[in-house]
Amino acid sequence: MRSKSGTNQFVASCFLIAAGRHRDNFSEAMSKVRVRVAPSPTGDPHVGTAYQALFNYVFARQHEGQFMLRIEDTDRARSTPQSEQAILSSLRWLGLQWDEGPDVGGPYGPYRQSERTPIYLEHARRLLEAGHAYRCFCTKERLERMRAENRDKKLFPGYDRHCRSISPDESARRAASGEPFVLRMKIPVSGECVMQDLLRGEIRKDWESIDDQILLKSDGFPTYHLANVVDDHLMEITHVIRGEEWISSLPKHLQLYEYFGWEPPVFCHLPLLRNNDPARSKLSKRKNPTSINYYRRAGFLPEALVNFLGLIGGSRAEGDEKFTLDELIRTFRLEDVSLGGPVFDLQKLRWLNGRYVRENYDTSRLRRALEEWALGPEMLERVIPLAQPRLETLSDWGYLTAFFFADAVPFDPAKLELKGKTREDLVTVLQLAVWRLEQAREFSAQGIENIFNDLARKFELKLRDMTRPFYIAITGSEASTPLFQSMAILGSDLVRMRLRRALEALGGISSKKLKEMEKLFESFYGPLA
RNA sequence: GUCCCCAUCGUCUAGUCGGCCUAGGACACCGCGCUUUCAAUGCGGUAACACGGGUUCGAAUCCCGUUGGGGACGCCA
Repeated sequence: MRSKSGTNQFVASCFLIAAGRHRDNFSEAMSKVRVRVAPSPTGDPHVGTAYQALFNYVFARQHEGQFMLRIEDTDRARSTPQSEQAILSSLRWLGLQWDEGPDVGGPYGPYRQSERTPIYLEHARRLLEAGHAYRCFCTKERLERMRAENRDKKLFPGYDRHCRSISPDESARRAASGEPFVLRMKIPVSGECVMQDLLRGEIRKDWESIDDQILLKSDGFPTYHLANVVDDHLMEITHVIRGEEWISSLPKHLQLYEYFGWEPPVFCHLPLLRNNDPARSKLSKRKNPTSINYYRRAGFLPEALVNFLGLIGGSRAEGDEKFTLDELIRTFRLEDVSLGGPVFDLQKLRWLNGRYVRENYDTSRLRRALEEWALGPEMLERVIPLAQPRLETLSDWGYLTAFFFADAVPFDPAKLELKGKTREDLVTVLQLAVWRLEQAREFSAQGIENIFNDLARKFELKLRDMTRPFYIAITGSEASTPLFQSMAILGSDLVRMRLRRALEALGGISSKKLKEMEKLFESFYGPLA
């Protein structure tokens, strides 16, 4: 249970201006509020990112501070420019415009971590020379073995500091001889780390339970921990408002601030969005649409989505649950955010969205919104060539193309079948297709066709037999416009959502079955990122 | 498993330093009204302080424990 008085005291010391007091003394300091959202461009733009961005944005606006966007693309294997683009455009769609970022620039750039490598190397060097970090030459195999053993013995599974005792001379010699290494930070071996969280007050954690974090990977790129601390300091971030999942690595971050001799920012860890399942686990794409693009393509309005995200944070504008961003900026109180992780409740989002549609749009404005969504010339000109050969009258258009302009489509589950195969087989084919489609960087008809051809070959199916259930799931019908082109027009998010619904209609997937399918997938295509 | 975080209706929450709470609102659900249908809308209803100990004249509100849930334990972020 959060200690209200303790928290309030702490909050008071940080936010006197927010309460409108002591303006004379502190307005100068408070005008320097600088916050950031720091997404990793490794996939679809996530609603969790929007959630974090929203709170940072609102907090910055309240204090007349700066809100910046920093791209954390230090994972070279998984970061893609497409993903970065998608994140930028989806946050912009939501109206959460940043003051500094990779696209708009700013005085603290570059804002893309992959362009800041020399900065991290320099800071890593400083830690190494000061004896706060050391080279680790352990192989992946050794680490895996060690972790597995310790886990079996129910011991702390962290790194055993095998290389911490190597002398600086030997370390330098081995590095010079070309032996691969990573850089690890020295974590205190005893004592307690005392942290302050804006929402929770004091948090304590034994240093014993924390291992020597890798700061520099063997590819020479920093890990999140190093890059994030260095950047937050150099970019003069005053408040780190981020997800709860980071609490457990806060000690590492604080220790880095200390090693560098820097003043740490105020930390505020927000609860994670949850799935709408009995377990209420962290919002995941397996169980929920998590991509902002899904909501956009499914016909949600950006102002409704933003309103909804603000609403479930539990810090809402006074009165009505429907409020604008400006109203949220006026009444929001960061320190009042609810600590229980909110379930992302689609039903309530739909209701709220409906209110915006009914209350904020007149006929012509709604017509424009529909055009912008999917009824514009660009979209229609993509659909028309597919429909034309199948039209006898113009009015055939309605039923033939309805699935392009829908979120979910109704279908008969009994028709979901794979010729000569079991239901289990069909589930496997659908799930592997979902995974392959997720990996596709460009969702083009040709790319989709390649994926399907390949899957058909792997499963020894005729393409036309394999695609049949996909027609049902995606278009709701056995007879429709061509599958791959239709999928490309529908877009990755709607396609995957419909396939997920089909999987549910087939009875869902047990975790055992899921494991089997992962194995099969990896035997075909390698690691499932 | 270990550590950390969290805990009010099915869901989102109100509950501002303990009394005005026989716990309020919203979504969802159910019923009734309005209506050519549906939706919208109006009215009404079902529904929660996880459990056990304290502290106190008095606890949803403070403390401890239990249980439950989540997160972390990566050369991912």
